[in-house]
Amino acid sequence: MNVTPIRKQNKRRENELLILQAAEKVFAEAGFGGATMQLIADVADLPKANVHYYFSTKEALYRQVVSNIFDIWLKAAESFENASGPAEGIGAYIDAKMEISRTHPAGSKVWASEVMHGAPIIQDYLETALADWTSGRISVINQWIERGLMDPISPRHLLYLIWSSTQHYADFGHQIQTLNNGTSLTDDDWQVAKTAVKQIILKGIGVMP
Amino acid sequence: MNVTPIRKQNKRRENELLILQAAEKVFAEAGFGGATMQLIADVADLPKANVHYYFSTKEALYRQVVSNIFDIWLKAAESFENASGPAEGIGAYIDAKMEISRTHPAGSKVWASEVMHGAPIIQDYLETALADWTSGRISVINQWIERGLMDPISPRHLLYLIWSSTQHYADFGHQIQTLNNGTSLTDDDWQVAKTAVKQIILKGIGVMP
DNA sequence: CCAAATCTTGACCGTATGGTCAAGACTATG
DNA sequence: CATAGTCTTGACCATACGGTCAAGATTTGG
Repeated sequence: MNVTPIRKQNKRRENELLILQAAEKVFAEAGFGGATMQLIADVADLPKANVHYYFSTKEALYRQVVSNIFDIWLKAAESFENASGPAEGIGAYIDAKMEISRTHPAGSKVWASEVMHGAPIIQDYLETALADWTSGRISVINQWIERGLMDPISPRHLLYLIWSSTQHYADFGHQIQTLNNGTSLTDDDWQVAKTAVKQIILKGIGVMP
Repeated sequence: MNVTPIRKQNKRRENELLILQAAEKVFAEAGFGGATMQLIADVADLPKANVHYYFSTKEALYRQVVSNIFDIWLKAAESFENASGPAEGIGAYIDAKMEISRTHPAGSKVWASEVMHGAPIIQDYLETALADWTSGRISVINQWIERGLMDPISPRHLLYLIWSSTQHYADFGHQIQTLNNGTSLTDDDWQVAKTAVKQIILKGIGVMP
């Protein structure tokens, strides 16, 4: 008599997704140490024991959350690819990262929290996937510099500045909102933010008049 | 027979300082939820009960730590004052903030963690001291823009970009170190970082050729 | 319709945590 | 050196946490 009968095969996937979404939210708000399995279960509207059925330990659940976030970021980083030059590539990358900060702030916070506390769980991600991606991008930027398409800026520190300035809008969203008279940023506010960040960085590296 | 007899009057101050330093370190590494009074006591090399003698609750201790950090930042922000123009004022401010990230990374992490989790403890700081300071600085920047000393950038978002890019070297120091072959930044590395950040931002707002 | 597999859940357990307390040690001062 | 004030500390407590478990409900496939 169920209106929307749930296939058993989908059940696992659906419940895992439900739990992961709740966990991301709770981990972002309370940090790993401050988050409780009970609260995650409450947010997911499931008994705690049921959460443990799908994710054996708190750490396993947390690791899955962080892993998902990292995948999203790697996908966004593709904007860097196939770019003809820095104005296009870096501009698109900033746009993509700003969009993630807007639509996925909880994930950004979880990542920031994890790294800030020494990346005890996902150190291997930093050393492999992130390190590889970074050195690849540094090569691309160095080629742009050699071709005279932008100023000779340290690519490494340029990347850090892009990461920090875009993720700031997610990680420090609460502070930004407080300084915005306690109200969320509007569409226009986000547009202004995006424009300001892009203008400063692009002009700062010499690809905008 | 004590070689360095401790005056009773100084005892309180010294022990409080000892505990505050230990607490800042532990809160930075583990977050508020992950930190334990026992670990703070161990780092301070005192019995846990003794820590509770000086700071009645974990939250009181935490609040004091965050308060101290905020004072340091406000002091650094004075570099903004008495500046004749944006090149000098913003340049000095970036220098000061980079120096804090280098010498006081734990404090920066505690602040970031607190804000990221919605500033449950120090919301009043955001609404009063920080909001006041920010609106004051926005006025100064707007005057610079009106006088044609820099490009017409949204002052608010310029401040966010300065905060994020400088604090990133403290908050994400572990990630930066991992991407630096696992070794700490050298004096030269810090010089390069400072130069890169300043060049991009100053040129980006039109105060550098 | 049956049996195997999967999912659900309340009750439970050991541990670790923030915080308390009272007895004692130390220090300043008259 | 006596006494009041301050500091130190091991032992202790209630609570909350991550995780377990076994009994039952539900679904799947033959």
